Amino acid sequence: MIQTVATGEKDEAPGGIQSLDAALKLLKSLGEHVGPMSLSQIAKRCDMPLSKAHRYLASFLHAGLVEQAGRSGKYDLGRGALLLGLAALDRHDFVNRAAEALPDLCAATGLTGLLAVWGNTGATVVRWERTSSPTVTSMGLGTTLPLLNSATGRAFLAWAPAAPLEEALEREVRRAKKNPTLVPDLKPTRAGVEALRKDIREAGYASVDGKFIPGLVALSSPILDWQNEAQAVVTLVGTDPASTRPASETVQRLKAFSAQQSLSRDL
Amino acid sequence: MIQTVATGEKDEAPGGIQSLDAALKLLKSLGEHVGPMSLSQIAKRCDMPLSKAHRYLASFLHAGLVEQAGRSGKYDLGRGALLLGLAALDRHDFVNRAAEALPDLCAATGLTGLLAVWGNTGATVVRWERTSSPTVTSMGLGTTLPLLNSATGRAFLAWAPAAPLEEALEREVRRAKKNPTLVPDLKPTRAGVEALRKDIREAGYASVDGKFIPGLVALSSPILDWQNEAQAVVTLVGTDPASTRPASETVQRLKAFSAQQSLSRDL
DNA sequence: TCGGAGATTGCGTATTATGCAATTAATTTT
DNA sequence: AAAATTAATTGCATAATACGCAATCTCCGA
Repeated sequence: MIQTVATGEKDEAPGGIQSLDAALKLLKSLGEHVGPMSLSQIAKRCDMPLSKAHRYLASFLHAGLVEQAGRSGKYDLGRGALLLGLAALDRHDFVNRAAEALPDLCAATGLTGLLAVWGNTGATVVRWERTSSPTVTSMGLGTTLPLLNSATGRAFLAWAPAAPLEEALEREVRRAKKNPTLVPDLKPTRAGVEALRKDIREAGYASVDGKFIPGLVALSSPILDWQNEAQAVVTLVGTDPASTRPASETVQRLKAFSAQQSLSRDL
Repeated sequence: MIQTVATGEKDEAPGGIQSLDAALKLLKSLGEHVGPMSLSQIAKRCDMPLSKAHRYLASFLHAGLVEQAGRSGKYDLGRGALLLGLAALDRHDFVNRAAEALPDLCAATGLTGLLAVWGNTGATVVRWERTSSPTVTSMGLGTTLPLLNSATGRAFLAWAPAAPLEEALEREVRRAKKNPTLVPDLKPTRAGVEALRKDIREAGYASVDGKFIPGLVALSSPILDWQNEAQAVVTLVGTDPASTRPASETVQRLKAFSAQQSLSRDL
């Protein structure tokens, strides 16, 4: 056959380049998988011969998008991918707009603030504005937060499109079933999750007290796009449980911030 | 000609795929350029025919790595690129990376090296790489170092975000006022600290001679993250005061290490 | 309504990716 | 420690695929 214009089988790029599509599938696999992968893993996962995968990886390697650990080591995303992501971060203006306003919010509330987007692996911290008070260590750009027992994750649960969350949700619900003390205020069932979603949406913000890190409280509110789906989530971290009350000034400020940053009018 | 194995002209990926190399050049262009680009811009910049560039973009578009604004609009990095970058970030543990490279630095300089992060209590040693020479110290993992009279502490002072340091800084300034001989090269005032900060940043590294432990000298340089804030600090410890000279080979190696480990903006 | 600049697409051809299989490197077993 | 097994890398002939030209289409401004 000569130049398949449109194989009806799978979703193909119209007018795209087949080899590049294959290559990107490979790259995406690396991104979705946690941790490095061996050549055989990659090849199997993308359903291509080893030699093919190997050659693609050689090109990615050369471009710095992929690195391989040591001699004959596993393959993983490289610094180039990171830089590319940072460049992309610069363009997405919802991130920048929110990040610019974040210091004011932190100053006004006296709390540490962070901004997260939904990445392949989960809620991912993208900006982090510190104040002197509670230095939450070991958190930085790229830290991922759990879906069910962090305020940030819960905000995504309530406002993000369901599909991308499915995998993580299933994983965490299963974990919650085994160890119910992790998420005390949730029945680890489909219905329980749905109830939680509803509660959060009605409140307009998500919060946890000591669930994620004992002694810390957190409040989260979404930044919505034109479809009322969460593009990002803003979170304030503090130590005072009183600040999670719906009427507290902190909550009011957070909700105002979230509304102002969102594209849609209604919250 | 059949299958150019190695065109002597430019740097090509050995065993890679030519079309993918071209595609990645295109992607890199998008990453380096600030703001969206038109098809013609991209094609010119990458020195390829418009149709070629267009087809590549179609594939990138389909994969979500690139988005185009509106109808027939400019092209720019998309959400996929962001997710990829965040995934890369997830694995890019700076501390571990630096720790891996630390032995080489120590071997090259013949000095003892350490890696510290800013913990709740202060600058905390997390890695400790000894060489044969002078292991006179009784320091180990978990040791916290003073802010003002250790090279490590000073590097944090110069490059870490100010807020988390406040407490420790105030404590140490008070102590220095009582006992000025501890920190002979500092006026124990706000202004004095600020001057020190500035000096260190300009030099690109911090150093102390006998201030902390008599007879030992130390050099420190930060590992910066995307916000140009210190995520960690590398320190070399030795006995030769000459090695603290700005032009010394030791300083050069340290600065090179620090630059290499830091996350720089340029692609 | 027309004209022009830029973006998109058809098509034949030649370059290039492909997959098999051989080779080399690393790892485990006897 | 040597052999056997598994995984990674590379040559090569072939056929599929990307290339570039040029025609077409779309969007804006006159």
